[in-house]
Amino acid sequence: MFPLSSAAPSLSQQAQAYVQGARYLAALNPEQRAGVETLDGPVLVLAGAGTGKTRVLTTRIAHILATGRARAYEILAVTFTNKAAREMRERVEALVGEGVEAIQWLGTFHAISAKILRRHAELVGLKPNFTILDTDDQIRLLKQALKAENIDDKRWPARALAHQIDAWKNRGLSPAQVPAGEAHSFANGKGGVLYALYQERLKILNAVDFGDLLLESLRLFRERPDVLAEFHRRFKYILVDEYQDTNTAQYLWLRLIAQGRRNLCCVGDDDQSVYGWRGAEVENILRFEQDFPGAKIVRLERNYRSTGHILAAASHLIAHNEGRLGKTLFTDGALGDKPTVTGVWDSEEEARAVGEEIEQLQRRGHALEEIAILVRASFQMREFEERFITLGLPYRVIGGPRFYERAEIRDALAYLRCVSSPADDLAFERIVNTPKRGLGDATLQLLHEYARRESVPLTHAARVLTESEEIRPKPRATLRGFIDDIERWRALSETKPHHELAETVLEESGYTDMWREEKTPDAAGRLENLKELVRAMEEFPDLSAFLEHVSLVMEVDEAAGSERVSIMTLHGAKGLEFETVFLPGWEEGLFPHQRSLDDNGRAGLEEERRLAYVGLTRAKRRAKIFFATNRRIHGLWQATMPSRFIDELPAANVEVVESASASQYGAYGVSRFAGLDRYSSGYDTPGWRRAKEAKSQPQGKRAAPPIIEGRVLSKSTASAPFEKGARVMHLKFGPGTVQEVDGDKLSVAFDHAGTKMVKAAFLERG
DNA sequence: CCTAGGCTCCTTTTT
DNA sequence: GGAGCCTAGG
Repeated sequence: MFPLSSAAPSLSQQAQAYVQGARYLAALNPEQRAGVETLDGPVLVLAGAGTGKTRVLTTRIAHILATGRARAYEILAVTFTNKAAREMRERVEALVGEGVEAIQWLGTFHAISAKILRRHAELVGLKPNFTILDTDDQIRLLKQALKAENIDDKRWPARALAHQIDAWKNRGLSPAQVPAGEAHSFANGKGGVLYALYQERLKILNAVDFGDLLLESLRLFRERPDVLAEFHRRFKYILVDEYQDTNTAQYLWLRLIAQGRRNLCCVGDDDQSVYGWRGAEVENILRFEQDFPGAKIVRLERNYRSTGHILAAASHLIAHNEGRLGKTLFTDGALGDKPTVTGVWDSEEEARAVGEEIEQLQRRGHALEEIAILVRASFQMREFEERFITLGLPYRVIGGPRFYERAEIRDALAYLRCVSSPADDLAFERIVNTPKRGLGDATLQLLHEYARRESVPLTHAARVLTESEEIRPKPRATLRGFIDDIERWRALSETKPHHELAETVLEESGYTDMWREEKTPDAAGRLENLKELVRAMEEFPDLSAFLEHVSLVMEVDEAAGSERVSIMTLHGAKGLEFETVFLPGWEEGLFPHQRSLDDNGRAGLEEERRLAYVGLTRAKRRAKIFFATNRRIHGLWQATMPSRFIDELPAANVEVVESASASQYGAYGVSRFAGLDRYSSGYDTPGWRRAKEAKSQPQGKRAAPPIIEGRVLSKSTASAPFEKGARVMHLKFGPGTVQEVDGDKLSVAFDHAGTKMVKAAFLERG
């Protein structure tokens, strides 16, 4: 991070730091230094956006180590994401030098809880090798529970129950602790029963879900003071990142574990709390002083990231929230460019305008790596992607489906789980008929009945039933073959290295063949992913170490480095920074999102506003806000109004600009800053009239024909025949050359979008 | 047992 | 508009 201003610590302070032999302190400003050096007792570091919070955390750890206050294994450092944990570890190592003993207890809440539970599993009724289930397994298990209770899963979907149970777990509530009223809220009073049933089932499977990692270790702390005391003795210093994101369970967990020596340092920013919808309680950070009497509060308000106007705009916006701890960010740096606000006709023009501005920046020598488009909801991404493909502009979508969430990877893992633990019913169910073996519901039903009756795992039931006459001969033989395979693989796992075993299993089970035979375009990619999985396994000593990694560290390394524009959600952008940030879709209903307002009222609105604040403060030098007056929502074109957040920006620090593409194509851009307050009164603008016309059209149809590169693609010109080699233009894919002609279908090699089959009606000579 | 077609939902996302 | 999920029919 480059300070925009001259270094804040005074010369004498810097010199002092060197005298003490603590070189790392010299780089800090006085507030950061207080955050590092206030080691005794509870400390809350309120770190505004871009004020160097990670630096404080990492330097604090280095300082504790350097002063000999604690050894590396006596420090507990908790983060929310694996990414944050990794970054913290790397930066601490850079400060103290590698080779120093690793900080064992640095990790996510979940990873650390898992580590604690593996050590004391028996005390909470688990075996140390318990399985950690992900959302997918969780849902399937709940579906079974619903079925067992004869509940219509149409009316009461398993997904909704999963959310409810998660919400209870986030609040630290076991089935017995759920308030009666809430327990009855699901499925006409069955909610509590289902929760209890689900927990029972987990115990039988020797499994926990993510919420349980926290909840069970919390229970352990509560029920076993001796165990808790052991952790009190061990952890001399505790650090927590992103404290504003803690949920109640995490808060209770922390409070218990920090009770010992009370050397707790929490770092966070109440203005960046954007995870309320998954259980985060801003109140935790607001209440810190009451929770930890005698706590010192350190405020980091000197911003090293953004230029003045951006900071002013963000600060003014967030000031509309009530119930803040209150910080005033400032910078000694230049005022820089004002954030811009641009109105466009619709989302298509928005993508076009953003694309054009990016090309302009590119021409002026700006790095694409330093440009990001931050959207509220992921459906907004597609339009930008399409536009960028047309332009041949390299981009990267961040936060797509994660590697370990892909079906082929989960299937492969299910095979391995089956081999490594015979009792893993969920894994068995997942792959028993993948690839298709002719073992359908009917057979599985028989296995389930037997397994339930005898309280044995499904594989065991399968073994027994293949010896009886209960299953018809054909599936019986298949089933026997299959469990023989599993047992053979299990025997093999004694001798074969685990990654070779994985290869064998995937080959012999016919799983890789299944994809090889599949003709869909993504089959090749899936096979690639499977290879990548086997490669990744080599880095782990054994199968169980790998499976632990997979269940807790579900992510892929982003292929960073290459020159690309980033497209991501505002949530995903938290903690990142870019020279230029595009903020499209600032419209009522989308941002703030209607659902947020409907479900959570004022609190929802404030969280949305914090999200806007997060978005603006990602920008180092340029923030560009857009709103469209028409957007397709659920397939219907709707007229939209600019976001109230636009009107909450300080006019003095914001500039209204016309859309780059509007001037070219005669489209339409407007805002109250343009002088006419068109939106709060009257609705009589060309755009509004067109919006009304568009609305009265049959659904989904635009009034105007599609425009590309300033030309109208009309049917008459488009249907003229094309010959091989002709240069053509396509609405979505841009320019290309005709390769093959087959009636009205053409194979076209597009300059930027590869070769595709397209209809002649969508092409124009180019 | 498998597949096609109909129905429903649609914010954000980590572990 | 479209993905995913379930049901009905082959």
